[in-house]
Amino acid sequence: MNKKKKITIQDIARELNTTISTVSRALRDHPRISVETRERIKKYALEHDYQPDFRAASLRQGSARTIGVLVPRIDIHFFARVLRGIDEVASENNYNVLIIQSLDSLTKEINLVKSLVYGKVDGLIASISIETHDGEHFKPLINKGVPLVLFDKVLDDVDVTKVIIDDHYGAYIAVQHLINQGCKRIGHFAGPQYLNIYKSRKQGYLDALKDAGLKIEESLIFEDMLVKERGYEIMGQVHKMENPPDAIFSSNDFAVVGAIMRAKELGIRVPQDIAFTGFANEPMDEIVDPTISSIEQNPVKMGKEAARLLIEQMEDKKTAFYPKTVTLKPSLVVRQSSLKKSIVSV
Amino acid sequence: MNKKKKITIQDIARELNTTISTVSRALRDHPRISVETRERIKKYALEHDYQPDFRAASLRQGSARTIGVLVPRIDIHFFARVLRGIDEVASENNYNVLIIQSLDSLTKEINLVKSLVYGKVDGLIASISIETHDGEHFKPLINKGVPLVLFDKVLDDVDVTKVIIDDHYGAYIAVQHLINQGCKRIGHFAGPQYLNIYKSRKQGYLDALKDAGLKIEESLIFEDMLVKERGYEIMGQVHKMENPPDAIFSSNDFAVVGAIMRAKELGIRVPQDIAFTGFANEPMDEIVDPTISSIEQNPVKMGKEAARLLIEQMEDKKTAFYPKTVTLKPSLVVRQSSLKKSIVSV
DNA sequence: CATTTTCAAACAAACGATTGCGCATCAAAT
DNA sequence: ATTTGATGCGCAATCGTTTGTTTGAAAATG
Repeated sequence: MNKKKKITIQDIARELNTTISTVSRALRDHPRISVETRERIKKYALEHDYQPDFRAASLRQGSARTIGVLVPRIDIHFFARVLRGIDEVASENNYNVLIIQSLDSLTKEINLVKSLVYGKVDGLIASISIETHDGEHFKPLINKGVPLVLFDKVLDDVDVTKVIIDDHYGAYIAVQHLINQGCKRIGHFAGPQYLNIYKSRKQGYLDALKDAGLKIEESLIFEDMLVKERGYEIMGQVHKMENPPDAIFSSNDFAVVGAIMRAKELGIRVPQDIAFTGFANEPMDEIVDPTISSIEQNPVKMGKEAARLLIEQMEDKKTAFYPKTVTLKPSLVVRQSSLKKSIVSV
Repeated sequence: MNKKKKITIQDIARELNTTISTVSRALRDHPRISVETRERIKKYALEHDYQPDFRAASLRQGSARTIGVLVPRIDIHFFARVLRGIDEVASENNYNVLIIQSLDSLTKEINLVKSLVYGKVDGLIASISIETHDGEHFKPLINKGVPLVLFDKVLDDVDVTKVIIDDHYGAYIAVQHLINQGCKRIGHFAGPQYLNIYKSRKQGYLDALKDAGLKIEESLIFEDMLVKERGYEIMGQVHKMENPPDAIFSSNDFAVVGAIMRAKELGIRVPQDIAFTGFANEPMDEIVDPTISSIEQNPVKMGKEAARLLIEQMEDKKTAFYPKTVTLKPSLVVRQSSLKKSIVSV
């Protein structure tokens, strides 16, 4: 047990026979403090490992240098990655990150957001819960001038900066890639269409086919829950078709895993007989056999972008602020499940 | 734009012709405030959605009701799950959670810990970086009376509460399970032995064999880096052995994925010809085919336990505190890769 | 009627830092 | 010799709460 007491700026002042203002200024390299006293004070502070009290400083300064992040769940891979990006930019800029989870409950989200007003955070980055359909509970925050950035799942009725992913584009390049691999009859595992992301992805699929002059066949579009088990079952149906697809673009990766599993059982070769491209680039994509081609959403980049935009807004209080929507382009990660050409050439 | 101004306790006092102390007490249901004034003040506060300034309150009270969590990386599944558990207990108890990542850099860890002293957090839950070999940088924190709980990767030279996993037990029950499935020649994929966790797991493996009266064969123990690629290669070697094992207990799941992949290529059936049990219960375990039996470390429980212990220590400042080490028992999750018996009986 | 007890509300001092302003001091310029 | 201008430092207010101590008036007591 060294010293249990916290050492404050006042202690230093007393010990060194000066005043707290001088100590404060010396520690912050104020020009009007002589070099000697500055050194003397800094030396003392270092030796007694003084650290300014965070609460006092932030109370006085009106800023806690803390950004709040609201996510549905912290242990969903996508959000964990986004958080990684946010944290990186935040700590580069000397901001703390306070994370809160809604657990996809609107009630919890409302309470959490309310508790954030006043001092806890200087700004908020949020991805709303699945139950959230309007942004009423964000209004007080916005009115009080707390900068807000929404990402991934966003709201139309709040006029703030947003960072989203171009789902349409992601689907488009996925399908384009399959076409480039020589596929002619490309099917689609579509998610529930009341969710915007799945709607956009389907549209991207359709547009890619159209632009390539390929015929759209409704029988090749399977709208379903995109889980492994369903992928498995649908593949069974596909196998019985008299004119089956030679490729599938799936709106997520889990359905692909199931489909590939069934394909293997049925002796259908992937990608030779049927190629697959998924969406989301889940970690398992490079674990399974064959590895799965997918669309990388760059969650880390998303987090970084959101954090950058928020910090920009927080620090630039002078110039008028106009919310903007940043749309990130996802990218294609080619793996074995769609790589027909190189297999042919080998 | 409603009201941009933050409303404080003073504003309320002014408007209601009373004093700030009365307002403060009224809002906190102090008995010495008459029911009428209390109601009057509460009503006003509610209507103007007053929220106490977090910084001012915590400065005055000496507590920020915030617990810090230090992890190597937030986007590692295990840590994300632990964080989930911590957050759950923390928010039940009205604590905020401030997350910091060391990114497995000791330098970063030291700086982060230093920045936490004084006011930012009232307590810290930490899992050290891979570069950390002593707890010198935690000493100032401890000396200043900031409660600390270490989890998962812990240090011997700091005398604080620790939450760890019983690796030996996990390995033991995994091997026991293989024995129960009728396996007689059980091999082991051992990780690098300079890491405690892998050493304990190997010992658990050895003890389980010994206790079951099974012979230990050095040739069945493969000490290697536990990645998918190495698992794949080792399986190749195993296949060439004249007396190959009928089961493998692996110290992680990735090596199992590789091994199973190779086994399938070689026409070795899993689990009929060779059974597998991994360790860590990675999400992919139920994705791959066959699904992989593994040891669940219960990270969420670990987080909850750590948070509970920390809060207990933070709030119970009166009674003398003695650090304790809590060892969590992992559990076995049986899946296809090790389930010989039921396959036989089907 | 004088004195004590109660109760509700006001006063004021913290918490620990930041910061505008003012007061010295001393050298240089007028 | 006086003004000017740096320079170095101290005073005191301030951020928004919480909380120990007083005050003042009404109620209870003798």
